[in-house]
Amino acid sequence: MTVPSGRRERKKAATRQKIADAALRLFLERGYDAVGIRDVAAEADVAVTTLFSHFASKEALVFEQDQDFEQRLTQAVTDRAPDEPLVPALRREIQALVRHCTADGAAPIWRMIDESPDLREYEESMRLRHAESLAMAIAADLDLPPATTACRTIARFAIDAYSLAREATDPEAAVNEIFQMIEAAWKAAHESLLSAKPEPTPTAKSR
Amino acid sequence: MTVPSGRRERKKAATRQKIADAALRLFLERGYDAVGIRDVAAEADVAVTTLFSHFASKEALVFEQDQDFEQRLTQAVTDRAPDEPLVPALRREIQALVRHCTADGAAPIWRMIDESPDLREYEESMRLRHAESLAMAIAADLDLPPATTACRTIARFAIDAYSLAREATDPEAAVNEIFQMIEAAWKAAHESLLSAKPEPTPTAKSR
DNA sequence: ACCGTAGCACTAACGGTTACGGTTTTAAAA
DNA sequence: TTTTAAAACCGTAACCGTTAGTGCTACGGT
Repeated sequence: MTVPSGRRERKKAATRQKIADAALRLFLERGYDAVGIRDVAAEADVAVTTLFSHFASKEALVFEQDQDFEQRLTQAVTDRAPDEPLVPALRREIQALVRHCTADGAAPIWRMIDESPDLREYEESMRLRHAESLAMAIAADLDLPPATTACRTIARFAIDAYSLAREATDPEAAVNEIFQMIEAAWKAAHESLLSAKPEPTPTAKSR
Repeated sequence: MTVPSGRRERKKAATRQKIADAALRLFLERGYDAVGIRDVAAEADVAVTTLFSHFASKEALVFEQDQDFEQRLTQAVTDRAPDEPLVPALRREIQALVRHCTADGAAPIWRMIDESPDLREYEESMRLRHAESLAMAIAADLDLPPATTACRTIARFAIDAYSLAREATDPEAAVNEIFQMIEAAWKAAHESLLSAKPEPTPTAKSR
């Protein structure tokens, strides 16, 4: 048990990286659809089964880099300044994430994604999973039951903001516009929450 | 050219229906994953290629029934009473759609869908397409350019309401709660639209 | 020095999907 | 009516992502 220190971990990580690199290189060179899993495996000099032991699917090869999307979102909620309200913190993070993926350096990858229906679909369903995590983080932050409708709704809306902004001609302005709407929605939700829950939760820790 | 009258259309529709029926029967009997395309084709007594000329994918076999989801949404916008505001009309339709799929009769199908990740993913990406159509319908109704951010946002939010409500313990209440939020968001969007577009569109037809 | 296991390889297969080439049915033109 | 062209359908074989099964090897703990 304990922690399998050293060489093994490094070798594994190296293999994984080798595969990801080979995949990205081939995808950008010949196009996502024109490259088969067997091609990637050959280029990385590993067996197909090895490839799938590191990545759950072909699409996952492409989104290997932004694994931390989910973590950044939840952290934006949990690690924010004690006096900062929820929605602006979310807005800042979404803004940063949008900027990050519309930056010039990442352009070819995102063009590739936009061109492949498979990849677009995969991304959307990935973001939906992220929304679930975000909803739980929000609920926890507010001492509400994890499946509270308002929390899940706001989380979905935030993800929508990301998706829509990425496609907008002026992504930055789009984030701002959509978040004005989210802000209003969140305010309206508070009224519902207060009227539905007149007595404050006894276990609530003030924040 | 002209209209291919009669028999051909009927036979084609019959074949399609025969396939859909066979598929649904087998899926409910043995479970979605346990039934292969080749099984469905055999049961419907057609070739596999014929099956795929009627349905784009295995998942599409399951969602054959609610093809009209998209049409009902856009019609809820375009066919509403001249004095009825947009969001309440949407709310009514979403409410009806949610009720429809949480009705007792349709329970086994939706249970099957909920149990298969494949089907859930397919449905979500289908709804996303619906959101695009809805956004265009809304934009057209308001004499705005088809890609207006606020319209696309409201359309996504409406789809979110549907998805979230379906999973909620009290779907009907969830729709109402979420639509209060959407109502507020829509109001906020109006302010942005007015400030960004001080001069009324010359070609606008009053409605 | 030895054992347990994590990482990897190889082959073969499975299941959804498509390409291909051919036959029958239907609608309409000649 | 006969002819023609398209549409629907068929059967086979293949493609491609993905997984199961089996074993080998190198590493880490003892």
